[in-house]
Amino acid sequence: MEKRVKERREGLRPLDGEPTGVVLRFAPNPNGPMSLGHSRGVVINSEFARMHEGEVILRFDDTDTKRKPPSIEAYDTIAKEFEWLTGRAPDRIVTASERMPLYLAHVIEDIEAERAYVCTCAAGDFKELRDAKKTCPCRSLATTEHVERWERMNDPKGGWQDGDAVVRIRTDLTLPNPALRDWPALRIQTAPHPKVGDAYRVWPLLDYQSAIEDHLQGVTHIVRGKDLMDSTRKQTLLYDMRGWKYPDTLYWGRVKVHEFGSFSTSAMRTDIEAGTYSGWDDPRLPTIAAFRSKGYAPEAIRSFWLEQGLTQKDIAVSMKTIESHNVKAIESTTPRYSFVQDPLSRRLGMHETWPSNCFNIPSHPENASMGNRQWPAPKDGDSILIQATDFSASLRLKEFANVTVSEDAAIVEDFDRSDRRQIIHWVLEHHSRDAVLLIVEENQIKRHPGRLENVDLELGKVVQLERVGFAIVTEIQEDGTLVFTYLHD
RNA sequence: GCUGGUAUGGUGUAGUUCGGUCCAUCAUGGCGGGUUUUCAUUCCGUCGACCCGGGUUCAAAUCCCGGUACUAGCACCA
Repeated sequence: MEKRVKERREGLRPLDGEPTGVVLRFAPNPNGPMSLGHSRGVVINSEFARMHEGEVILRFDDTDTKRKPPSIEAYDTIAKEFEWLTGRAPDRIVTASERMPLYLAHVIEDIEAERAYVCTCAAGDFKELRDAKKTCPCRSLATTEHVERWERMNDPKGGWQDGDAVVRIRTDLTLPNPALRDWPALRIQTAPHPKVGDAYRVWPLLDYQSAIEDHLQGVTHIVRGKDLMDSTRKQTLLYDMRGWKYPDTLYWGRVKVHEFGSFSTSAMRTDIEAGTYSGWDDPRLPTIAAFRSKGYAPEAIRSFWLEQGLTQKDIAVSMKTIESHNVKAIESTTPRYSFVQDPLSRRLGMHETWPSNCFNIPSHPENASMGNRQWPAPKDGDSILIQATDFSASLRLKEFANVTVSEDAAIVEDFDRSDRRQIIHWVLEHHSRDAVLLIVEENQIKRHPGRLENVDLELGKVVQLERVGFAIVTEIQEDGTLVFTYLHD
């Protein structure tokens, strides 16, 4: 047996056996838009599909109408966010609530084949029995009785309410892992569903719905969080009884971003509704909507997740890491502009005129194809603006001249760089406009007013403000003032 | 308590399947420096790790045994 040459692998480790025609799925609960955490599932699953010439399904697991009620806008939002992230639409979109008849048909098969039964024990009682590896009284009832119970569960006039009965999958009760013993598969849920109303009374739980759907869709590989390991084990028990082959399964660990605390979709919804945050795209929130509106490139989010790979370690990463991916993605094509915060005005004194009637500054020093910013040539008597914190007697105005600065004037000494004095960014007062930079500091949004060199920028444009960092145009006010939101260094 | 999972520098990650090419990869970060453009970006240099203890072996990050730490499930959530 020859040993493979060790070399650094780029990207994800290929799936075992390097299969082609794989089918993967990303299965979010549509109870809100995508979070950064969700995007990992999107990126990893689509990347495997791409690597192995397969398909990726976007599946909405919307079978909880009570604790995690689906949000009707989220279906569309998530589909669009999926496309934004990967650059292409999912190969298939499946919505669990629209496929209920299929699941319910499988339940009756499972009950008749004695793979499942209807249990009316109180949850606490059942747990005690289960922990003692004892069967509950319902389990030994005749199959015909279970079929009747099943019909009664589904009958609004049957007298059973939420919590009164549950369908369980029959397993070996001596299984060492208590979590797997006679696991619950469906429950009564009378809260209406935003898509199908009260068309169904009994809804499958994730483990059952997902198990059946993965089989129906021909899913070959499941990539999910390791918190779902027991889900795999439960579902495998059902697959074995049905003679199905369970997909190959891979796991990732939990990811925490230092800068964001723990956010749940429902907690974010509460805060947005309370006005703590302006919306799902509030720059302080770890949602894809926020990353997108802050100016992150989808390829940055992709390369970030690909770099994390598929380890089962629970990790805590810094936003700096995500930011560095974004810098790589946008740096070479982002134009630079001069933005002077807290400006001081000085009269320009020039003994010698600028040798041209216009003043060109490259839009990007390393990318000449981006062209130049054209300013009018600075003239004797013009007012220039410099940042208050830069004020010093001897300065160099970037791209322009060495100056001696006093309380009211800036006198040009010479144009060529001739010494090591500090270089500062500046603007011509008559060739600049008001602008405000919004920066999130300590979870508060702070305003930094200043003057931006004259340039037309449309909403959503990402720029690099010299000596400040990257920012995106988030608002253009009536009076022409540009509002930027700070992105990162 | 029961059942799993994971452990490589400050943070991530490659290498662990098949022990040697690993005095351990790449990135991020920190530090220092360069750039006719400089608190941003960019470039260069540098710092820094195999959880612990035994064992097997000529040779262990990699195999075995025993610890420890962290983490997940045991929901009529996904």
